[in-house]
Amino acid sequence: MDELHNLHRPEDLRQAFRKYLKRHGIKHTVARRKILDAVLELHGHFEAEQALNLLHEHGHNVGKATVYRTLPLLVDCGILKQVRFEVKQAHYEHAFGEGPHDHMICRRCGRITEFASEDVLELCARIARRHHFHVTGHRFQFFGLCWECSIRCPVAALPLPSETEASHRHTRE
Amino acid sequence: MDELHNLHRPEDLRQAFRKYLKRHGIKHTVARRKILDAVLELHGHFEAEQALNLLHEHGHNVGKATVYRTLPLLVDCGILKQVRFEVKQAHYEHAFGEGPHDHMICRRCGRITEFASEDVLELCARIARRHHFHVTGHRFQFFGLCWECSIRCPVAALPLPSETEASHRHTRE
DNA sequence: ATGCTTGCAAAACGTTTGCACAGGG
DNA sequence: CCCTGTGCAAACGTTTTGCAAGCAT
Repeated sequence: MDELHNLHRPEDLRQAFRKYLKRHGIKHTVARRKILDAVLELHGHFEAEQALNLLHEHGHNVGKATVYRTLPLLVDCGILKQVRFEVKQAHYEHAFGEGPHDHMICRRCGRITEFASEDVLELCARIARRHHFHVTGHRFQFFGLCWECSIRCPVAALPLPSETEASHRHTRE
Repeated sequence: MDELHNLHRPEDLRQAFRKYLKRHGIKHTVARRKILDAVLELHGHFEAEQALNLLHEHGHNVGKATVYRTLPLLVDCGILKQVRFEVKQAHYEHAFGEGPHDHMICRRCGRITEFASEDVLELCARIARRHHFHVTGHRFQFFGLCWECSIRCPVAALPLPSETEASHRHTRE
């Protein structure tokens, strides 16, 4: 894990990746470089396939498997962070720049809002100390209604859109 | 969402499920009853297929699809809680009995430890208030080394087993 | 009697792997 | 030059869906 908290220029990240690869005896190939570049062009939360699509749009012939094999390297290197929401597929976000944060997910509109997590880190440390656990990372998310949705739908009981039609009962997620 | 915090006798849960189904105009069928019973026999964290296997062991001919269609109902009803760890498949646990808790996951041995989350709930509420977000649920997990593993491996840098052999580079996670 | 619910099988989904070839150290 | 990395396609395991038949209301 590199410390990239204050580096966020593409050149710095590319160099960090190169150093990481060399340090681990992994080869620095065109495909890996292209995948890093694609990933740097994506913002917010993105999935593996979005990186792949971007590569194809740019005319780069990179295989899906290579993307899936490279993303874990970028995570391990500290350039990306893996984030999992209520879906099964993995999402990624940049691990540099903006400080540590966590996520609020609106069950109604799906919007994901970030919030800074100093307090979370502190709480995390306190609980971990109590259990003799050595923390290296955490995930804190909460679910509910964002402000806009709670205005449109003032009932506290969270009636999901699918709730209003009986036929959608099984497609809820 | 029903309030089942203090009910944990099988009969109470069965009745709660029946009421939930009726209230939502969903039919109370044998398959659904059997799935509830199977789920009540499972403890800790379990996956959909474990419920299915248990049903088959008991000689009940229930389809895999029906299990997958019923688990969300049990979650919505408040009997089950869906938990996702670093794997892609969904895990479930009982939502009744033991109070609200969160999870610590050891990256080395995979052990999952629970801890009570009063402080987490409070923090959750505080952050949510600041963002005008209406919380209905949360997920708080941290990752790292459990006590036993941190003794076996005193280096703080968390050398994963896969880290020690270069050939495992890509099969990590 | 109506139409929700079922079991089955097959599809869908994101992800992983086996393989022969390409290319970096 | 060797051995790692690649693209392709096929496999993977979990979850979803289409369908005809079954069953609760």
